[in-house]
Amino acid sequence: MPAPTPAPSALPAGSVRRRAGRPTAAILDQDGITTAALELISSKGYDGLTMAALARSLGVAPSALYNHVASKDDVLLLVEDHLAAMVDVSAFGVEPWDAAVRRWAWSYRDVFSEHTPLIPVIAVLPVANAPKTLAMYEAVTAGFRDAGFPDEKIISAIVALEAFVFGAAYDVTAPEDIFDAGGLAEQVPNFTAAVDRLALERHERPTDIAFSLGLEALITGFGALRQTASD
Amino acid sequence: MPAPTPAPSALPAGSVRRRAGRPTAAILDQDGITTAALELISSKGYDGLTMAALARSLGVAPSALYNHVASKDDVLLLVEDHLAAMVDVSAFGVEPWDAAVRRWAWSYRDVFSEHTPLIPVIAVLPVANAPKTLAMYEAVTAGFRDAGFPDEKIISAIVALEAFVFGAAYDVTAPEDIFDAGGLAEQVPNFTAAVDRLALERHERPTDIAFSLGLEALITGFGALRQTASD
DNA sequence: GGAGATAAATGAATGGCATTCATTTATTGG
DNA sequence: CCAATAAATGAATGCCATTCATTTATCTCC
Repeated sequence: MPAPTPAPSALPAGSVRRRAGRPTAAILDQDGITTAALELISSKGYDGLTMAALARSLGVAPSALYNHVASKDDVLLLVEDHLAAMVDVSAFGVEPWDAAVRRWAWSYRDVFSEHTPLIPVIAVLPVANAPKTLAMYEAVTAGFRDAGFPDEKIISAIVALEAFVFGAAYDVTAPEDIFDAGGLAEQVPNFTAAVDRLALERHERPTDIAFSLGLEALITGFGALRQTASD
Repeated sequence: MPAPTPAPSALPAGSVRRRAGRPTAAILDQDGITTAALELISSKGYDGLTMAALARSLGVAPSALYNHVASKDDVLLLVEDHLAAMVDVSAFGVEPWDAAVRRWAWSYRDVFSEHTPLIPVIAVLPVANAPKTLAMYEAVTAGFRDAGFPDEKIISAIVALEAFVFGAAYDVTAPEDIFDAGGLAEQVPNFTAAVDRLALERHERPTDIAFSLGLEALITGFGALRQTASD
C-alpha cells in the first residue's frame, strides 16, 4: 500500500461529486485521518469530532473512513499516539533523573490537559497498539534504569506518576470557581477558610501550584528507591 | 413539595398504562432517579445508562425525567454525589493524619474505580452543586487543619491527592496485559525488561503496588508541610 | 371556594450519532 | 488475464438525548 500522493483534488472548493467506486489514487490513509482529526479537535473541540464531520473535512463519505479505522475509538487512539510523540522525554539520559522526570511530567500534563477526552482511552489502552506511546515509555524506563532504579520498581513508579499526570490534566480544565461553595459555605467552615486563603496568594495558577506540590513529593519519594546515587 | 409516598404502583408487572396528566402521587424524585441510575449502572454498566433505560426502569416516559433533572449530566452528578458520601473520611480527627489520609485515599480510589465514567464529570464539577461531595472536602480539610497544615497549602495538597486518586482509579480498570508490547517488544528492550520483572513478583495486584508507592510518597512529602508535629 | 399558576406526567417528533451493507470501480497478485 | 482485494459511494438502521404540545392534578392566594 503506497503512501497516497496528495491527490490534486480531495476537496476542491467547487468540486464535482466523486462517483462511486475505487478512485485512481487513494484519498484516505491513517496519517491523513489523524491530521484531520487534530484540526477538527482544535477548531471545534471534541464535541465537534464526529465521524461525519471528519469525513466531511476529508471530502469523503463517512463510511469510507471505515476502510481505514475500525471505529471512532480507533481514531482517538491515532490521535493519542500522535500526541504521545509530543511529550518531552529528551531530558532522560541528559539531565539528572529528577530534572528529567520533572520535564517529562510537566510536558505530559500540558499536552493532555488540552485533550482530556482521550484520557479514558489512554488509561486502558494496550501499548502494543500505540507505537509512539510505547516509545515514550521506553525512553522513560531507560532513564529510570540509568538512574539506578531496580527493574521491579520502575513500572510501578511510572504508573503512579502517570496516574498523577492524568488526574492533574483534568484539574487544569476545571473552572476557576470550582471550589466556591455558594450558599452552603457556612456549613463547611474549614473548607471555606482554606479556599479563601488559597485565593489570596496568586502569582501562579492554583492548578500549577498543586501539580508542583504533588510532583515534587513523588520525585523525592521515588528518588529514595534508587540503588546508587549515580546521575 | 412533600416526599412522594412510595406509590402503590409505579411499575406493577402487568400494569395498565398510565394516562397522560399529572398523577395523584408523584412517581419521580431525585432520590429515586439516583437509586434507579445506580442499579442500572451496576447491572448494565455505564453504556446501559441511557435516559430511555432509566425511564423504563422507573416505569415512566423518558420525557418525565426532565421535570426533575436538567440533563443526563445532571443524573451523573446525582450519582457522583451519592458515591462521595460512601468515601471513608471517618479517620480524620480520630487516627493520626497520615493514617487518615491513607484510609481516605484508598477508599476514594476504590469507590470511583467502579465509576470511572464519572471522573470527567467530578473533576470539573463546581462543588456547590454537590453537597455530599462538599461535606467530604470539609471533613478532609478539617483533618488537615487539625494536623497543623497551614491554610494556604491545604487545598493544593488535597487537589494533588485527588488528581492521583482519579488517575489511579482508571489504572484499576486497565487490562492486565496493558503493557504487553507484542511484536514491538524488541524495539523497547528497557521497557520490556522492566515489565517482565514486575510480572514476577505478584502477591499484590500491580495496580495496588503502584497506588501504594505513589500514595506513600505523597503522604511523606506533604507531611513535611505541617507546622507542628501534633497529631 | 374558586381561579390562576405551577408541577408532573404522556406521547410524538427532531436531529444527530456511529455503524453496516450492498454496490461500484480500480488496482494488485498469481 | 482473471480473481481477489481495496477503496470509494449512498442508503439504511437503530439508538440517543432532548424538546414540545398537551393533559391532568395540586398548590397558593384572594
